[in-house]
Amino acid sequence: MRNPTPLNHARLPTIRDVAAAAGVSPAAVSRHLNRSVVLPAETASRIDSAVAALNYRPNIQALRLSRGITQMIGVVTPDIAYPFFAMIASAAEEEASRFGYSVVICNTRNQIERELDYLDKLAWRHVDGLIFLTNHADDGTLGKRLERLQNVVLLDEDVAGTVAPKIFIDNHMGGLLATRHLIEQGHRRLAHVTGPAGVMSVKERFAGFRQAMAEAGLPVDEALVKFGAYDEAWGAEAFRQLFALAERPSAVFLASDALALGMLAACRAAGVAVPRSLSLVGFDDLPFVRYLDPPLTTVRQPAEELGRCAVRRLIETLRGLPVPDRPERLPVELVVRGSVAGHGSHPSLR
Amino acid sequence: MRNPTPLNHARLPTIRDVAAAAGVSPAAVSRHLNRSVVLPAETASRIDSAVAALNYRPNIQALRLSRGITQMIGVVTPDIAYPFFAMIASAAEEEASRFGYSVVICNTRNQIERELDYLDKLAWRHVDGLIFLTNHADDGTLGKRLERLQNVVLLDEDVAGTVAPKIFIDNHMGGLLATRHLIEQGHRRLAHVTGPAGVMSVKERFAGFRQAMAEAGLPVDEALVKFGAYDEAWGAEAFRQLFALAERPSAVFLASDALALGMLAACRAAGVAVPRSLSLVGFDDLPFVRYLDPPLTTVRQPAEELGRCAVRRLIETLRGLPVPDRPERLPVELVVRGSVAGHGSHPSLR
DNA sequence: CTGAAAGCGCTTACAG
DNA sequence: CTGAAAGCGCTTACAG
Repeated sequence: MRNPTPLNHARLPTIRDVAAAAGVSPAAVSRHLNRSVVLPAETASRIDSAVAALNYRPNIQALRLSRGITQMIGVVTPDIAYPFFAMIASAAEEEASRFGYSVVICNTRNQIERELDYLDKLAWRHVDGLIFLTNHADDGTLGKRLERLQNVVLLDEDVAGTVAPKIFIDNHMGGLLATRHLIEQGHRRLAHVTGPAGVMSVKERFAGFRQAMAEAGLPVDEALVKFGAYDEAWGAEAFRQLFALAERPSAVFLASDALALGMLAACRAAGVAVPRSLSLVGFDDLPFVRYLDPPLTTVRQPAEELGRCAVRRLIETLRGLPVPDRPERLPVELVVRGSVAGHGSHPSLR
Repeated sequence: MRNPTPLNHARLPTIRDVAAAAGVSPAAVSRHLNRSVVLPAETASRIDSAVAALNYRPNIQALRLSRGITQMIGVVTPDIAYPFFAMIASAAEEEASRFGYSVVICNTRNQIERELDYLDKLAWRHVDGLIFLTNHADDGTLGKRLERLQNVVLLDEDVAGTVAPKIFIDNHMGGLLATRHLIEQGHRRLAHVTGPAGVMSVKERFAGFRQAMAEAGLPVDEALVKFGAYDEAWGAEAFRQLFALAERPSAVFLASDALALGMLAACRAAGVAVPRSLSLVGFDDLPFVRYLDPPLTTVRQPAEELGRCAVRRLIETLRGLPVPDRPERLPVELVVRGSVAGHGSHPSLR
């Protein structure tokens, strides 16, 4: 009746072997190993010796079945190869491992079907919880599915109407800082190129942009605000559209570094000098943007901190702490490098 | 005796519930679901209906315990946030998921203790297999541990003396292509900046470098070959050392893009124009190096293909296929961009 | 062919 | 305090 050992596995010692070697019951070994009881020193050391001698380690599948937990969490992102998500996942793994959790990769390519697949995996207990990062607006599908699920923390982007722990950044402040910086450098005609309309981060960064413009008494020209996607292709395309305008902007605030990359490439192709002819501010601070030419001025998202924070919050949730009534907001920081030039009548003009 | 459901979990339907609803035994349900038997159509459809009605899915922990397999593989890398490893992991996840495997992140920070920890996890069956990528020379510790382990495939870098499936790239050809390209562009005084001496990839890329030099009848000046590490810091430091020389090189072949990044930054800081005063060829082709200024000429490693290939090979191993007697070698490709200029007496000089 | 039962290796409520 | 036993939810060798 014993299953043939699959995968050519050698038989590993079990808790019964340890018990036999130590002359106690399996229950005693279990309790001692889990510290749910304090045994007489002599007995305890007999067990410890047996464990060491046999090189025993509890079978994790058995543990999981009997305890009903997996000690695993999933990190759901569009693609773990994108540096921002990779940094989050890496930091999440590090933090998770200190709590004894493993993290499994859940790539969605930003497809809702795959997002739902991973939510199913949570429902079927393949993992204890999920750190969920989506990059598209929800038509209600996600929200409805999330309603019946516990143990997911929403990271970086909201799913409207969902009750869950949420870790976001201060998008509004990011938009404000980027735009103020441009204005301080003397720019007056500003464009904003951003991701899909309807997504929280897009709305909030745009709100920051508008506030900075309002503070400076500057009008927001609708023709200079380009909603689309967070990717390189849209950055390049947006450049073409802006470049075709009669009155071109002298600077643009881009809501992601990928957008900035795309626009930078398009600028080069068109022979437009950055920052002399066009100033750019990005968003994210991907690790390599300081090596670009010019080094990119951008708004830094604390990727590692986001990952760590999400793991801590998730583990608290798993331990039964109530869902906080408002999102946690991590601070954002303007990193001034070389992609913004002084412009126009501003005193700091060069 | 029933455990209290942890994590506030609702009770999920079990195979007994399905069996009861369909009026058959749990064994029948199990066999039908695993297609290990063909039931009369009428019975089969009763079971299918019960599964659908109850929204039943087998408990994966129970499956794992009874079958002794986890359907999970680990991807062991120094840090999944480094783009090259991130791309490998991402492609590995995609390929693994089509075979029903999940992939768990195993970051080692290039520390042998953490590498051994993950090998332990394999030994304790936390995963079925490991894709193992290390970046340092082994003093024998790793090799000895690996000896007793099955189901690990070595990726990108060797651990000397180990019997295991191995997926490498054609490092020698990479060194050859990079160096030939430099020579063809008229360079004669070439430097080579590379990773830690003793590591397979370092040795092989260097051998390619030497072969190209020999082909051209050029001597290899030991003072221009810099072993160290694969990272940015070493690229910058190597530049300083090279720059301090009386007879400086006109071009350098760097064994990673990270090295090239570090050297590029150091060049800028020193006011050395690339490629006019110094030509650079990197290795890896990280996704963003085409956005550098100048766009980096580099040797492309097929990162995604490496990840996919490693997964396929691992799954074959899990299915009992024998270990191939020689490493699989994936081809490499020179990507010519803008970081190499013509030089000296060569006809193509500009 | 089909089901009852034993087994995978733990945990823990219960009884002594 | 300690152990025997039942249970977690599957799979599968065995018997009918």
